[in-house]
Order: sequence, then C-alpha cells, then structure tokens
Amino acid sequence: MKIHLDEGSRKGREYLARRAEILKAAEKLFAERGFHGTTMLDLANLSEFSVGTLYNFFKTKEEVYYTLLMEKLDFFQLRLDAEVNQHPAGLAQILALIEATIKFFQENQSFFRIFIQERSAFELQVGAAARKELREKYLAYIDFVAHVMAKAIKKGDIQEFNPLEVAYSLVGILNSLLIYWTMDTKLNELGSKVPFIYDLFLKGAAKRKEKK
Amino acid sequence: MKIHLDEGSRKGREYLARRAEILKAAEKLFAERGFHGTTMLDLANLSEFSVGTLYNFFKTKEEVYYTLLMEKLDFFQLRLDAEVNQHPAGLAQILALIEATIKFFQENQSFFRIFIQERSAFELQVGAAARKELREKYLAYIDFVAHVMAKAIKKGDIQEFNPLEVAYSLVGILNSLLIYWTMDTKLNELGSKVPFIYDLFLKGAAKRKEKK
Amino acid sequence: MKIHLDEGSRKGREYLARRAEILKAAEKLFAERGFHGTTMLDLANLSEFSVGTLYNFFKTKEEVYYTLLMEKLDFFQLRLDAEVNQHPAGLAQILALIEATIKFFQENQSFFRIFIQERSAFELQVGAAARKELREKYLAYIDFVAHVMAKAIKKGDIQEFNPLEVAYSLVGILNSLLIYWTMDTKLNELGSKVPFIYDLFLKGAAKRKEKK
Amino acid sequence: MKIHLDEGSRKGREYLARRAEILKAAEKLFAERGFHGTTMLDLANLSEFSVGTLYNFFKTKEEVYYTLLMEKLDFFQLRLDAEVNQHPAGLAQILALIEATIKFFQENQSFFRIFIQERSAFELQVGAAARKELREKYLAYIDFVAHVMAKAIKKGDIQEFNPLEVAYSLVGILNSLLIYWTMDTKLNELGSKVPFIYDLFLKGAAKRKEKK
DNA sequence: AATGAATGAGATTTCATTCAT
DNA sequence: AATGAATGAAATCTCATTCAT
Repeated sequence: MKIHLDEGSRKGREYLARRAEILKAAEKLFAERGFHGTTMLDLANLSEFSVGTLYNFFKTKEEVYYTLLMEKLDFFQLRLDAEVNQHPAGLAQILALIEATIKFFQENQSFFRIFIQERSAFELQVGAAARKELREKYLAYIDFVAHVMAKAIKKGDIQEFNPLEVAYSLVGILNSLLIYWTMDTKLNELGSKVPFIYDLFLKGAAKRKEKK
Repeated sequence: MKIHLDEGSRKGREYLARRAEILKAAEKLFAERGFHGTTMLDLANLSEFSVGTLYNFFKTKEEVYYTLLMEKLDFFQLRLDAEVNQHPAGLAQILALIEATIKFFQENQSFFRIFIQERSAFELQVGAAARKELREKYLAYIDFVAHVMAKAIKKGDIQEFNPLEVAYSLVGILNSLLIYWTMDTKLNELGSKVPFIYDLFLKGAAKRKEKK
Repeated sequence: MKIHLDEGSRKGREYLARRAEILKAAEKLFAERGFHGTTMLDLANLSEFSVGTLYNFFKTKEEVYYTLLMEKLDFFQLRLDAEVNQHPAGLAQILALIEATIKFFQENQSFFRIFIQERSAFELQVGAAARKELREKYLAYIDFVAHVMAKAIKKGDIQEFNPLEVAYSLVGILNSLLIYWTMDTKLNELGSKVPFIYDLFLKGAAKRKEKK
Repeated sequence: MKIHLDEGSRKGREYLARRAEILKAAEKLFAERGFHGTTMLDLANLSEFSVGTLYNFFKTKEEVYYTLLMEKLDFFQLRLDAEVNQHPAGLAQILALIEATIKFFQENQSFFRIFIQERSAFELQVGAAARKELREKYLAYIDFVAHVMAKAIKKGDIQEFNPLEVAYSLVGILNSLLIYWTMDTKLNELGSKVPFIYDLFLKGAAKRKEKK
C-alpha cells in the first residue's frame, strides 16, 4: 500500500495516468446514473480495469466519488482564480467569473451535472469527515465569489448588499440556467449567453426607463 | 384492493389520515437521509406502522417518494396559483410569487430540501413513467413562473427577455438563497428577505446612479 | 369456533353452501395457478368472501387445498365404486373404470389437473399429517383399481401379473393421455377415446396376427 | 460478466466444476422439497457456496431450476437417441427405449422425480419464455418417442394407432411405474422390470388364448 | 500489481394469518 | 359472523468489499 504521487518517476507517471482513467470513467457514469446507480463493476468495465484494481487506487466507492468532486472543484477553483485575477476588481471580474464558469461547464459538463444535481444528495450519504471536507470546499468556492462581490461593492460597482447573499444569487442563476440550457444540450451556444446573465444580474429584470 | 379516497366516510378519513402519517414520516426521513439513505424499516419505525402496512398504502418505496413529491408539488402549485392570482399581472404578481414561495418553504422545509436537492438525483433512479411525470410537474411549475414573467413583459414591467430564462433565473436565485439561509436554519427570519430578492431580481446587483 | 355439519338446519345448509363456494373458487385457482401461485386474497376475491371469512371455514391455506383434494377424491372414489360395481368382475369392470374416469375428468377438469399435475408437488410442502392422509387416500384409489385387476386375474380375464403394477400402468396411461388430450382442450370428444384405451391396455400396442 | 464454457482452460474447467456442484445440490433439494420448499440459503448451505456466489452462476432461483431441467433433459435425450439408434427400427427400438429410460432413471432418480412430479407444477410459476422452452423440450422428447412408434407402425410391428397417443401411453406407463417402484426405493431391481413393461405395452394385460 | 470469484450483510417485497371493529 | 387492515417472518436478490492466486 504505497502512495505514488511523484510525477517524476515513470512508475509515478503511469500510476497517475491510470488513476485519471478511472476518474474519467467515474465522471461519466456518476453523471449519467448517479452515485447509487453506478456499481463498481460498471466502473471497472468502463475504465477497463478489474474491480480489484479500482480498490488499489481508492479505498471505497465513496472515495472515488469524493475524490472526483474534490479534485475537479480544486481545478475549477484554480481556473476561476486565474481568469478572474487577470482583471481589475469590480465589474470586470464579475464578467470574467461568469465567462469562466460557462467555459468550464462546457468542458466539464458531466462533472457539473454531478456538482449541481447530485452533490447535496450525496452529502446525505457519506461519512461525516468526507461530508465536512466537501462542504468546506464548496463554501470556499462560494467565498471566492463572495470576495469578488465584496471588492466590487467596495469599489462602488455593486450595491451594498451582503456579499455572500449576492454570491449565492449569482451562483443560483448560473446553475439554474446551465441545467436548463443543457436539457436540450445546446452546449456550444452557451458562450453567447454571457451578456444575458451579466445584464440580468447587474441591471435586473425590470424594464428600464429611457434616458432622454 | 379498493382505494379509499372519499373523505366522507369514517373509513375513508382514517385511511387518508394514516396515509398522511406515513408521508409525513417519509418527508422527514427523505429530507434528512435521502432516498437511498432511508429504508422501509426506518419509515415503518418512524411512522409507527409495520413494514407490511406501508405496502398496503404504497406499492413500492419509489412510490412513497414519488407520491410525496407529486402531492406536495401539486399543493405548492395550488398555493402559488391562489396567491399570485390575487394580484394584477406585472410586478405585483412577481412579488406575490416570491412571498408565497418563501412562505411555503417555511412551512414545508423538509419537502423543499428534497425538492431542491434530491429531485434530480432521484430522477436518475426511477422508472421512465415516474421520471416523466415528475419532470412534467416540475416543468409545469417553471411554466407557471414563466407565464407570470410573460405577462409582466407584455405589461412593460419586465425587459423583453425570454420569459423561460427569466423564470429559471428567479427560481435559481430563490432556491440557492433558501438553501443557504437554512444552513443555519434561521427559518423565521426568512420573511424579511423578500425585499432583498425582489430588489435584486428586478433592479440588479449593480450600484445605481443617484438621481439628483 | 363452532362446527356446522348438520345439513338439517338452515344455518347448517347455508354454511355448507358457502364452504362449497370457496372450494369451487379454490379448484379453479389452484388448477390455473398452482398452490403457490394462488393467494388467499385471490381466493377471497373470486369466492366473494373476505379473507377473514375464509379463515372461518379453513384454518390454513394448506387446509383449503387439502380439503379440496380429499373431498373430490372421496367423491371420485364413490362414483368409481358405484359405476364399477354395476358390472360383473372382469373386463366389464375395467371398461367401466375407464369410462367413469374419463367422465369424471370431463366434469371436473380443474380438479383433475390439480390431482395429476400438482398433487405430488404439493405433498412436498405440507405437514406430515396431511401428507400421510393424502397419500393414503391416493393409495386407496390405486388399491381399488388393483382390486378390480385382481378380480379380473382371478376370473382369468387378465394375465397373472402383479395387480398393483397393472393398476399403476392403467392409471399411468389414463393420466398421461388425459393431460395430452386437454392440451388442446377437446374435452367433449374424450368419450370416443374409451375404445382406444381399452383396446391398447388389454391387447397391447403390437400388431396382431390375422386369424384365418 | 464473462461466460466460461471452454473446458480447455483450468479456469474454465473449475468454473464448470463449481457450476455442476451447485446443480447437483439443487437436484437433491428440489427433488426432496420442491421448488418452493427450497430456499437459496438451503442451496448455498448444501453446495457450500455463499448465497452471493450462487448468483454469480445463475441470475435467479428460477434459472437454477430451469437450467437443471433443461440440461438433464438434453442429456437424457442424447442418451435415448444413442441407445435407440443402435437398433433397427421396430420392436428392438422400443425395447431399447424402455431399457434406456429405466437405466437413466436409476442413475438420475432425483432429477426424474422433479421431471415427473414437479415439472408441470413449476410451469405454472415461471415466466412465459422459460415455460415455452421447457415445454418445447418436453414435447421434443415425446416426439422422439412418437417417432420410434411411427417407424414401428410403418414396419408393421405396431398397430396403426396415432403414434403420439401410443407415445403418451408408453411414457405414462413408465412414469407411473417408476414412481411407484421408488416409493420403497428398490432402485437396483428396476432392471428386471423391463420385460414386464415391454410385454404389457406390446401384448396388453388381457389373458392370451393358448395356442394348440 | 492485477485480477475477478467469493462473500454476506442488508435491502425490498410478499403474503399467510390475526384480530379489533 | 363477517370484515379487511395490520402484522412481521421469511424469501429473493444486489453489490461493495476482500483476498487467494
């Protein structure tokens, strides 16, 4: 039971490649069938490893699911961070955040379905430790969005609302619309929706008075 | 195998009372532990019926879950309808919709958790027929919201956006915030949040220019 | 828990009528679906009594089945006895036996299916006491046939074979052919088959030499 | 979920050996207790596998039963074919058929009990597909016997009866006597009974006139 | 290190029987 | 005496996990 994490050695590299194979298959299956609808045998078949081998990489089925969510969330967070910080605080960061989210969604549709639709259902099932860590990571993501809001408020771009509430609002709009738009899977057109979300979120749905 | 639905007879009333007892226990358990985390034995224990009796009321565990969601959704829809239609089309109806949703959430927190967090995960598990009906009911709800929006657009209260997209946005905001607010379960304060949601949704998050 | 068996009183007559109703329904169901394929609820529905009432007439489901077989066998035996004893010992009795069996089969097809096809399977299920009595009744029937054979042997009509073995042979032919013939349910034509069975059983299947 | 049927590899051989082990235990239990009287736990205990393992070999309990009957019937049919075809058409084949049946019965008493006593009761319980195949296999067996009869008729050894009816008659005699003889389980003496059956079936039970 | 057969705990579901009304 | 809702024991089947090869 050795842990290979060094990417230097060939062994280490191969280990990581196989692990990634498994997670890729898991992402597809969990998105399509949910946590309980996916068996370890399904996962073994799709990933082309034996059941036993899966258990050399992950201690439990729960750990596969948990790891998948944690790593993807980390990656998402990293991307978000990078994209948003290319821009000055304020509206530009909010726009970047919307754009980056949609782009990530396009590239990781399966993960996002799990993230949006199954995450909370899964949380009810897992042990306390995993639940806590998963929730913390999710809250860190929300916190990041809230921080972007807080800076925009400070700068005077955004009303002096509670940044956390504003963050949840934006995330709610994004998730709700993304799931809706992919009911009919027009995945490639999503980019064109950015202005709508940006506009709605910032200026609201109400009809604006004409300026003379 | 007769069905008692007439509320007139004593038998009929008692039947419905026991059935409601089971659904009440199911609501609590499914909200706390999810569909897969709840066993029929758990449900029997909490509802204080035997396992066999549960099956005199519902053919399968799935049917318990499905019935719970369907009936509550119907009831929610009815309430929404009643509240919204007391007001003239336009902004007043939107405000009523937000208020009614929050009020219903306060009174049916457990159901709402299931509805928001587990519904889509559950859909992956059930037979095609139940999945279809459940989805249709959900879409009918969204349609109702979209209709309110369409009328507000026609009246000139709301921008000429796609009503369905606006509907998903509002529902997204509501659900996201409601789950957030009840993390710390300050259920009774929720009423005071109506103005925030109404304001954010209609006028947006951006800082507004002062009028002289 | 009183037992009504006197046919004199009205109560007694009604009791017996209802009991017969149940047995009639049971005969149909057990023939169509077998012992395990028939539930007490099925029986209640078809006989138009409540489940509870069935248990006022019979202590267990097993007892319904057992009673049905026992009474019908008794009745069959009585009929056989009556018909056969109208004739002098020897070939005439054998002919009468074949005729009576086929006639009874026509009138009690359902019972006979149970008797031929399910009886031995059922014996594996029931308690020792019932099993013993059922087997004894069946053996009494075989014994009766063997007796007819013994008398025919004594008279010089039948070879000096073991009467019991000859009895099993005739019963085997009858049952096998009756089930075959009713695969296509040409129930009314069965009477015309008597000569074939009589001829085959007595003179055998072999081609007979012409007499000059 | 791979199927190992090649007898070449060690794995394949071991797989088949374990499968045969289960079927052997099943044969014993089903013969003694019937289909419904046997539980998968009984079968697990007797075969010394766990319940789960049984399900790695057979999808359902029904499949165990069905497979047992089908494979044994195939084997019986093969044996019958081989033995009968060693002889010229006519009486010699009929004798061979009786001998082979009795021999097979001696070697497979448990299976035969199931075959004769439980088969038709079981048919009432199983899904349409299994029922159809089982019945077809049984009818093929009867057809084989009928064919032997048809050839004997053509040759002039047997009366010009309906071959199928003659076949059912012989099978009826055989089954009835075999069950009788094994009530007291004098299994080893059965061989000596061949002449009786042969004689009875061909020349009939009636006393024959002395030739001068 | 990889395999996949074996395991058995645990879940759903059925149904003969009971018993309060 | 009749009812049928309630009961719970018992059966089938699944699948995450283990471990000998």
